[in-house]
Amino acid sequence: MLDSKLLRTDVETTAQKLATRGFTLDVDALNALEEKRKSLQIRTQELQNDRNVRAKSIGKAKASGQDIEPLLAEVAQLKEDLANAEHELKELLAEINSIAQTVPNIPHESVPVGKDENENVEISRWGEPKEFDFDVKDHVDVASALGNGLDFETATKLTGSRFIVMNGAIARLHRAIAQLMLDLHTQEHGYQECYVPLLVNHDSLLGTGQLPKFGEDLFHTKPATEEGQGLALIPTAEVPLTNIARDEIFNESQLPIKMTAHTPCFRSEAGSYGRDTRGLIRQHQFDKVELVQLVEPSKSFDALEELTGHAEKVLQLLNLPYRKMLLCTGDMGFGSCKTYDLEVWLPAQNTYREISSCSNMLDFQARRMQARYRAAGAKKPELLHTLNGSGLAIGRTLVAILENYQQADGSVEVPEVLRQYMNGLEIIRP
RNA sequence: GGAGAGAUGGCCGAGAGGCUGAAGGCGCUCCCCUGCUAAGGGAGUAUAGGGUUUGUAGCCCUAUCGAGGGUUCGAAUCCCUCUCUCUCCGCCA
Repeated sequence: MLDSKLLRTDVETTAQKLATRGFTLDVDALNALEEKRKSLQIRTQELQNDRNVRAKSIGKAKASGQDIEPLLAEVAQLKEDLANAEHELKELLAEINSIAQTVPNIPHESVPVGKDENENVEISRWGEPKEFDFDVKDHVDVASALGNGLDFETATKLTGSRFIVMNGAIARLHRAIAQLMLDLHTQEHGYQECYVPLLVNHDSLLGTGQLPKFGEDLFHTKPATEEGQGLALIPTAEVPLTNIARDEIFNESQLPIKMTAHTPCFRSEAGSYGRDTRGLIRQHQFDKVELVQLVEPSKSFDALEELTGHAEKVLQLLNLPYRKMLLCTGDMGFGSCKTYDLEVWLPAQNTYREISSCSNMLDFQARRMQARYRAAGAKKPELLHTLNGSGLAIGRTLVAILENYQQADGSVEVPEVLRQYMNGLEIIRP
């Protein structure tokens, strides 16, 4: 959520910036609501004050034994007016809030203006795509040449499309990848390992910005009722990890807080029916090691570089060629003000595919969550800044390894850094 | 799942329709006293929103005692719903 002061006092500039990411802010409607809010709030508060003053005088009159009947008569109309005003104000605030909740973050000035992924800017490349002197197979064929390590048919029987059953060495490789990442981030990069719920409530989803706008991307397990909140499976560990800070006030000395978790992620993939239907690239359930940082506002852009570097390190250790993309305004996620995507080389597709997305959300999520910190010596707590990134998506890393490490005889070499997690196994053979 | 108890400021803990934004204690901050790692005295110490204003100063107002609704001129206090915590029983990985 944006600072309401921006929407109140500087709507024009805000609207212009938002337009670069393809979002149209209805300035006139917002201004009109704001006008109304102001006068209504003033009136409501005056009436409340009036009520308080009169109630007190009635109390005093009663205590001193006076007749209060005339005083009560005076108050009757006030009571009704106040109830009306309060009701009206409440509705209006709800309306303004529901609009504010759907406004995306403002892109940082360093973000290139563009309408879609074609206008993202390549920042750097690492590694050389390997030359193969045989016909490269994609990961599905690599796996099936090895046995039934990736069993799509059984997963379809058990659940449906876009799920996977993994077996044997492939399943173990999948686990090894997660182990490597967690060990790297906790031992070398200073993240605290966390185990978190995979089901989260409505407030958490509002906090990180999945709701109210993107509910159709989620798997809901329990409908929200009049009173109780619904629960949904997490689409990313960003949701539980970041919401740890919801309604908290940290001391400056506690920052930065760096957390990592390995979790499954669940996405309904609504609206992507025809895309990446083959293989592991786009699944309803996939594992990911997530990185989250909570930092002081002045340090969030440095932290973004650092966090992205942590994700890159995984690719470097695995010796997987990748490129780093700076997303343009039109391709960024809802809450982000600046995002780097890491794209790994997939020889079978002869292209780079997204394997990590690292974003600085600024205070956008923190404001929704009321996640704050108190600077040393400062009286008032301030919103902190939140960042998150994949470090990395495990399923896609598995894909990249199977494809980049395949050999002419159909076997797959185990990347050296993973062998310690594979009981020393060097080659996966049929 | 059954029965009961509870939710108050950074923490502990009073309060049981009006004078309570909230006693008291602890903690913390500042000042004073004290020549020694102790003790004592004083002051301050929630958050959000609005108005006024050149002002992130001051002043004024409003809201907030788990959340939401209700009763009342007036609710931390009474009623209803929900959420969470604790105790006992049952069940269970």
